[in-house]
Amino acid sequence: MADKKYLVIVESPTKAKTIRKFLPSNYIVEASMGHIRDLPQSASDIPAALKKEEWAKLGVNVDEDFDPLYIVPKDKKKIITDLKSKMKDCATIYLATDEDREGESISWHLLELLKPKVPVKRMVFHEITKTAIQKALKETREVDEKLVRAQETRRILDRLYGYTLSPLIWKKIAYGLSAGRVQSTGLRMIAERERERMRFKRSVYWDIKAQVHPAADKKALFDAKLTSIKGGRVAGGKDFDGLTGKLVDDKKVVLLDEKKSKDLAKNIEKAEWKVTSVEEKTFNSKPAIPFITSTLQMEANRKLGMSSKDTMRTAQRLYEEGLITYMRTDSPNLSQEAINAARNMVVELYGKEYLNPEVRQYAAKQKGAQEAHEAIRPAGAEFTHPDKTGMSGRELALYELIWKRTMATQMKEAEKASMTIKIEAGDAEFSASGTRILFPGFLRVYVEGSDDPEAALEDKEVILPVLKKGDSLKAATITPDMHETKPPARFTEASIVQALEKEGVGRPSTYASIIGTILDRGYVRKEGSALVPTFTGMAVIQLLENHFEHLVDYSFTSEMEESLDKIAYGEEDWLKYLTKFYKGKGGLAKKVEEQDKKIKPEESRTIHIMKDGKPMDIKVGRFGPYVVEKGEGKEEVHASIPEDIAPADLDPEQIKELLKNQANGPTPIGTDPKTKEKIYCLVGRYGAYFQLGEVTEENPKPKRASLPKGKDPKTATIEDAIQALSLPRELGVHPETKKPILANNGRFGPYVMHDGNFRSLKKEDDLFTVDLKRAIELLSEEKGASRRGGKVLKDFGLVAKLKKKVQVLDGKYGPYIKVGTKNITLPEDKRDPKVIEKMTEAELASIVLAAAKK
DNA sequence: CAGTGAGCGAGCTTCCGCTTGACTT
Repeated sequence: MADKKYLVIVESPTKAKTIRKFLPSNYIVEASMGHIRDLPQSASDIPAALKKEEWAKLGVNVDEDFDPLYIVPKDKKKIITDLKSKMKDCATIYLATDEDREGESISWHLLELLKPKVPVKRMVFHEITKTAIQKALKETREVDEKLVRAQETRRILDRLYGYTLSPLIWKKIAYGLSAGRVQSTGLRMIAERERERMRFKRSVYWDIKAQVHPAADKKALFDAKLTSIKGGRVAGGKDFDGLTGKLVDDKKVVLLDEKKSKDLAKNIEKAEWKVTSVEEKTFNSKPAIPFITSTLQMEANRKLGMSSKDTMRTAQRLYEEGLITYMRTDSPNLSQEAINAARNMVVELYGKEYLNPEVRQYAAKQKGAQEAHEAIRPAGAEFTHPDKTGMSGRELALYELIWKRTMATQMKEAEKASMTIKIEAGDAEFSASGTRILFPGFLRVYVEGSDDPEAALEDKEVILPVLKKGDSLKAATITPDMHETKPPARFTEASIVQALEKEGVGRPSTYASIIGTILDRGYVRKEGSALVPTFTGMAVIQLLENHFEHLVDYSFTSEMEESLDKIAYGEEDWLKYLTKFYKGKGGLAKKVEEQDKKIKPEESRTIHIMKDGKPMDIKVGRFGPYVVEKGEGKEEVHASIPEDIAPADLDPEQIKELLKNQANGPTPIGTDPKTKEKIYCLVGRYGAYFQLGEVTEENPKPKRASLPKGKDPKTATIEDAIQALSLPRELGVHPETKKPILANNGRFGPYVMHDGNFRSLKKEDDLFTVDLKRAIELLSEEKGASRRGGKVLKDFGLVAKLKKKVQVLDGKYGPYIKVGTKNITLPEDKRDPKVIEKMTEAELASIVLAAAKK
């Protein structure tokens, strides 16, 4: 039976390629390219017959046990057809997707879509080696329906969460925004950090730095720091409370200011400096655990300055080249093959003394997590040395990082010695510390990076001279030193991924895109590598926190995961879980409905922040954030806040300045070369406009012009303004009437006008180049001829029952009824031209009345 | 928060998590 064929389906082409090597040639291995079916992505994916259903937009029939509507996306249709045709000659089908929730779901969807008539077996393996795969072929099982339901529950919950909250945000804050279980959690972390920075009170403290050396050896200089005075410890950054800016316990410590530290520095100049104690301790440090997606992104960011997206793209290349294992994983597990490869290479390159006597193994930290993947490491049973990869640039750098980290895991611990020397100088006590590396161990290849540059220095050696108690010292320099406490640092791409991962939010495949989403929505912007929330972001998270606190609780996802695990084990019912989440008194549907009534858009666009103990309100509007000042009896003054100001960096003085400038009139963007008058770019009720000169007694109506469509008021230049203000443009006179023809920019875009007649310019016309000939041509066209609509299909005249003139017209969206000035779309079954032809007045009236009821 | 002329009914936007390769610049 050697000619029998078998079909094996995995998710990725690379995995397919690898497996193929371990199977006989009558096994066809194909890839599904990830998920092959999903809820509809946009309204255009929803079949016309279902569009009318109330639940259609959700893609989940919430009234029929949350029945999901699954669609095969366009780019996956070909894959399914291919798989179907390949399946035909096969005796058995093996579904070999990952053994986790999503992988099991892919297998189930394949089963549902392919409907194979031959036996289908679910095959799973955790390591791509010949033995593992052949074992897996023999030990197959059925698709685990419970695990599939757990995935489906997760999918439906995320859809309901996102698709009910997002529309509420459109209504209350701004169109096109979004909320989601993952993105909103990320946004909340970033916003919370910003609030900590807002509340933070800076404190200043002083200490003294000295360079000292043994009395007999001028060259052996080392740094020492003041630690206490008359037995009282000198206050450092950690002694201050960030919220109050005050010392946590002022009885315990001595706070130095500028004067005190300078006085002290002078006093101890002539004092006798003497070693009072020398202490040495040895300690070992362990290598970092193997890379998983989140830690790889973090390290590549710290050490190579790569963004999460760059890292993933580069890793993908390395993966495709066969240099590393799969880059989307949450398991730090190393296979036996990897451990052997690393250990052999350590011995080969560094010698036996660098090899850790015991094998270091690593397990996933999450409970109940199936280990579908292993850590990110150099691929194969023999690692490729970085010099032999043929790679260069960022690819090489990233590979080297992965290689080193993996090598380090099997190397000996580093042995270090730390030395602390205490020094007495009059009333003051100084301290110096040093570190020596006794045996580098894994440090030969790898030092883990840090977000804190000061901490990174700890890995450096600081060698102190050999000293003993009672030795006499000399101070070469004594420098009073000012310090200030720092607010908690903003998140970076790397640290937010780490923080999300710690809460179990998001997956390796999505870490990079989470940041993309909140950047795209304009919730966060990047300032260098720091993620800074915008005022829009602050407004959105404020709304969610105030009205849907439970949903943006950091533990929401982990609680969900717990339930999903129970669903997968058969300990919890998925329908009950979703019903509780969405329906009933405390359910999401009801909650959104209630809050919709409660939330005032004006209020939700106002961000309340505290600055130096004083409340400050910032509003977000169509043209960005602004502040409002209500003067007594005077008009409200609005002032825009520059976009690059972070919420925590708002300075009340600066706000005052902005408001003052706004009250005194705006800043011109330039001067008109002809009239020498100043030109302004202002924002009015109908959008942004240019203004030539100021409003004065003599000139109450200065010349104004709208910005051309699509022009951003922030980037508008003086040239744009001069051109816009040059309008209307006279094209010439009409040959018949001798009246002028003008071109201008209006409410509905550019147009030409002659003798009270207006025509819009077409797409191909340009306001500043359109000529007389073209204008006459446009003006000669029937008004509204450019529109497809307006054609009368049937004229009923005055309909007695409705007391209005009624027509059936053919428009942009198909036939519709025009009742007086109101328009009604014809129902689905009445849109046929023949049906319209035969339509009676009574029939028409009933359609109109039915529509009026709605 | 200003001034400059029509009519157009309706649907659209949004979530999270799997995965490439085909597009363009």
